[in-house]
Amino acid sequence: MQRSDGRVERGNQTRRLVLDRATRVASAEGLDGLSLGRLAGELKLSKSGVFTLFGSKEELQLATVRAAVNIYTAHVVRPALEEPAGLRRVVRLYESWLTYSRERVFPGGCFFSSVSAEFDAREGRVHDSIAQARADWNAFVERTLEEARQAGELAEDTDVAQLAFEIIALLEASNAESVLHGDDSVDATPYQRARRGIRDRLGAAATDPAALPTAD
Amino acid sequence: MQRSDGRVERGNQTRRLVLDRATRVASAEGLDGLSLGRLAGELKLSKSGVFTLFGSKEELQLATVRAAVNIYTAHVVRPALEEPAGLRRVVRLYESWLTYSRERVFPGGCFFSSVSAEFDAREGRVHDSIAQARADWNAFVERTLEEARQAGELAEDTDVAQLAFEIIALLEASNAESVLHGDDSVDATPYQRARRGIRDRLGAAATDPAALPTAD
DNA sequence: CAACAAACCGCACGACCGTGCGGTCATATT
DNA sequence: AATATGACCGCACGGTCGTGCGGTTTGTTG
Repeated sequence: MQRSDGRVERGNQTRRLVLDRATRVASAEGLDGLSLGRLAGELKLSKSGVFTLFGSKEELQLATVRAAVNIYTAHVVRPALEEPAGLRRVVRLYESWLTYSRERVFPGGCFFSSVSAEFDAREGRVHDSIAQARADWNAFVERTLEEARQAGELAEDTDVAQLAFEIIALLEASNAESVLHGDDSVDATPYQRARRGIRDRLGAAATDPAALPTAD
Repeated sequence: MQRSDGRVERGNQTRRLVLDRATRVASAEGLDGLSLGRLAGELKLSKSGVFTLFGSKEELQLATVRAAVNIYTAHVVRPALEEPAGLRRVVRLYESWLTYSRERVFPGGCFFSSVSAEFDAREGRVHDSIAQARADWNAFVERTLEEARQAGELAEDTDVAQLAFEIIALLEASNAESVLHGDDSVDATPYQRARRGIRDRLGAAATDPAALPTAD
């Protein structure tokens, strides 16, 4: 079993190329908006060539979700893990999320906000993989908050699950409003509203609100 | 110009029939998931008959959004207007919304949460009509809060726009989570989380938190 | 070197899509 | 009574979709 397999490597590279485009398209037009013919056309491949790489449209959608998870992790989760556990990490986490949405890592805004709404009322493997990704994200936010609580930086009686729910709600609302309306809003952008709401919440739960870290 | 026009009346009735089905389908599968052929088949009409009633697919989508606005108004806005302006109306408003989502007035959860995510990154008349509906809803929430503030039931320095943003964020988050996962969650449903978050927010802003009305 | 397999492509299939033409029938208008 | 109009239907069009067959190229393996 050699390390370098030219065929497999070439295939993987094409797969990456296709999936990179697929995540971008899906964030703006949905996973149903993906079509093999369109992807192939834009990337100057044949439709059947793309089909061969994934085997079915559903497999393409599942691979697209997995690819989006990786991008999400790189832009949101990993920066937070660079901070020490505790309030500093919490702040870095939501700030990374706001940056991820505002800078349009996916042109349609948060990938998971888009595809969750698209598949929430359906059944099947695609729905399940999206739901799993969201559950993982929710669990990560809760764990990050729980670490801050156990470090004594959040009040001991803080309802971590409730706090996570509210933080995620504010983040997603800012994304939704920013994408739906243009970038025009100059004074109080939805991102500032989300940040203010989250900091109010953290300030109320923190044992030492004055020590709440600021971004960067 | 006579009152009873058999043709027009018959047409309006069929239009209502189609739009009723269309709002339901679109809430679960999106406005793109609507197809003339499918609607016609389910309602035992001909595809071209449905087409005639609306003239184009885009007109059907626009009419579907208008129909959804009416249903939304009837289930969320009108109940709130039965209460006197002030905190009572605010409470009735978000409680009506929670009921509207939980009882699945639209089988796919809140119609506007679904189609906003679908059309947020697109352009055109459908996007614009959805954005307008959301702006109207946001303005109504703000006005309802502003009335409570001017009645002296919310602190004078309450940032009404910020509060509206946070309330809407919590409502939509509960809808999203409830639809994405089943109805299974027994203990702390997303709707309870949203209610608790909103009441905390209102309690912090109210001049007399102890007098915060309970639902019904 | 032979045998195999993965990465493609060209091409065609059946299904469904939105649209529109031509016609029928019931109802308004004059 | 004559005419115009709106609500339909049957049918067909051009297009796109996912899928799959058959074949070529190219790299891997025994």
